[in-house]
Amino acid sequence: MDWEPGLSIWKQIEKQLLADISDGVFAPGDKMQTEMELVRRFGVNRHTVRRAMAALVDSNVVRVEQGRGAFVQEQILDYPLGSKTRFSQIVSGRHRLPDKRLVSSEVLKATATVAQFLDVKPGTRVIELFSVSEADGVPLAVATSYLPAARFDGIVEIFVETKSLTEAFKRFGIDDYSRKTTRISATLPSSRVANLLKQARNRPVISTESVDVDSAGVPIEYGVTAFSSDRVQLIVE
Amino acid sequence: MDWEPGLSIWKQIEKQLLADISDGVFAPGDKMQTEMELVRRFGVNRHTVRRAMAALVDSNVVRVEQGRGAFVQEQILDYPLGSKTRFSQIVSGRHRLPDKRLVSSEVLKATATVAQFLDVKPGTRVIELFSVSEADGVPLAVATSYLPAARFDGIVEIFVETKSLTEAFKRFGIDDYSRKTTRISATLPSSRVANLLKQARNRPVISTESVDVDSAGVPIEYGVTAFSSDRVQLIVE
DNA sequence: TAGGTATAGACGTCTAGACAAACTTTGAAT
DNA sequence: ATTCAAAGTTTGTCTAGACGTCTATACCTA
Repeated sequence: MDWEPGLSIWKQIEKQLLADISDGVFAPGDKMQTEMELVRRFGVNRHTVRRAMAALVDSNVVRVEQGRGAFVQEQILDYPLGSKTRFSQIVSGRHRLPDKRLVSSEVLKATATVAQFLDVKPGTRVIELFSVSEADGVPLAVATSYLPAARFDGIVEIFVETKSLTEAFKRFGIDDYSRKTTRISATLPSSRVANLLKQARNRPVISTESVDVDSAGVPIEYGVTAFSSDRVQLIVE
Repeated sequence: MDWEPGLSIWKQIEKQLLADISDGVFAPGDKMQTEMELVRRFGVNRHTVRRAMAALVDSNVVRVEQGRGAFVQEQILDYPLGSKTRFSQIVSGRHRLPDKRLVSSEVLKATATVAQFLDVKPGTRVIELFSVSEADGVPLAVATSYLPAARFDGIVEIFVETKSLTEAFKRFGIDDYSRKTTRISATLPSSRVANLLKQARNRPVISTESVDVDSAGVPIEYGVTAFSSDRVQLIVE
C-alpha cells in the first residue's frame, strides 16, 4: 500500500478498513485481521495500526476484546420496552427482516414460579415455547414462553405457521394484549442460549422477565427472554 | 507521583488532571501545562501523557490545539435556533445566569441592507444596539441589532433597565414576536468582537443574521450576532 | 474422562527517539 | 514603528522494542 501525502497514514488505514467493512470483506460480528496481520498488510508499525483501530473503536464501528481480537460491531437494535411493543414491528421498522423460529415446545405442569405469574394453580398444564428471534438472519434473542394449555390448545401449530405470537393470539380471539410487568437483569448465557444466539459464552445477555395480559387483565403469557447485549439495547421510556 | 497497581498510569494521570480541573487549578478556557511539563511533573514518557490527554479530549473536557497547547474546554451551550427561542430562557434553562449588556447605542440612517431587512426606505432613522450576551459572566455572543426608530423611541433605556429585548418589546405592546429568517456563517472575529468575547482572534465565531417580526409579520428587528464557537453550538431542528 | 497446567496467540501499556506541522516569539531590516 | 523571516516552542505522527494481561488450546495427570 502506498500512502498519499497530506493525510496521516493511520487515517488512511482507518479509511481502508472502513471500506473493507462496508464492502463486506468483514461482515458485522466477524473477527477482523489481527494487529500483526494488519501490520504486515499495510507495512507499518503496530502502533500505527492501533491508532487506526482506536479511531474505529471510538466511532463504535468495531469492538476489541483483549486476547481475542477485533470484531465488527453489529448494528445495535434499539428495542423500546413499551406495554405494546411487538418484536416484528420494531425490526421491520428498522428495515430489517424479522423472523421467529420455534426451537422446541412442550406441554408440562406449571412450576410454582410459572403458576404464580400466570395466576393459575401449580401443576396446571402449561405450554412451553422455546424460540429464537432473528433480524436479517442474525439471532437477537431467545425466549422461553409459558401459556396456559387449557386456553391455548393447538396454538403451537399456529405459531409455527405465522411465526408470531401476536397473530396466534388473534386466532384465539385476543385482538389486543399488553405487557404487564418487565424485570430486567444481565447474566452470562448458558451454553445452549449462547449457541442459539451465536455469541460467545463470555458476552453477557440482557434478560427480561415479563407477563402479558389480555384486555381483561388475565395473564396469557409468562416469558423469559435473553437478548444479545451486543446486538440489542433496551430502551425504557 | 507514585502509581497504584491495578490501574494503568495514563488513567491515573487522566484522573489527576480531571481533579485539577474540577479543583480549579485549571479553569475553563485556561491553557493547561504543556506535554513536556506534564512529563516532568508525572515522571513518565510523553506518550503516556498523550494517552491521558487523548482520553480527556475524547470526553470533551479539554481541547488541544497543535502548536499552541491544551485548553480546558468551556462547557458548550446548545443554542436551539427556533422561531421563538429567547436567549435568557435558554441560559437559565441550563442553570446558568444570563446577562445582556449594552455596549453602545446610536440612532442613524438605515443603510440599504438594514432598510431591506426592516422593510423600510433607505435613510429611515434606525436604532443600532450593540450588546454582549453572557452566561455566568462569560461572554457567549455579541449582537448588533437594528430597530426602526420611529416605532421604538426610548427603547434603549428600557433595554438597559430590563437587559432584555423581549421585555422591551412588551412595553411597546408586542407580546409576541418570532424569528423570520436566520442565516448562518462562520468567520474570524474582528478585534473588537474578539475582545468583547474575550477570545483569541484566531478562534472562529458563528455569525447569524436574523429578522424578527411581530405577530402581524412586520419586521421589528434586524440583527447580526456573533457566537463564540468555543462556547456555543447552534442547534437547528 | 475430567481437570489443571503450560504455552502460544492477541491485545494493552510503557518507554525511547526522530521528524513533521502548526504556532509564537524574536530580532533584523526597512 | 512595521514588516518579514528565522528560530524556538508545542503538538502530531511514525517507528522500534519490551513486557504485562487476557484468551484459547493442547497436553499432561489423576
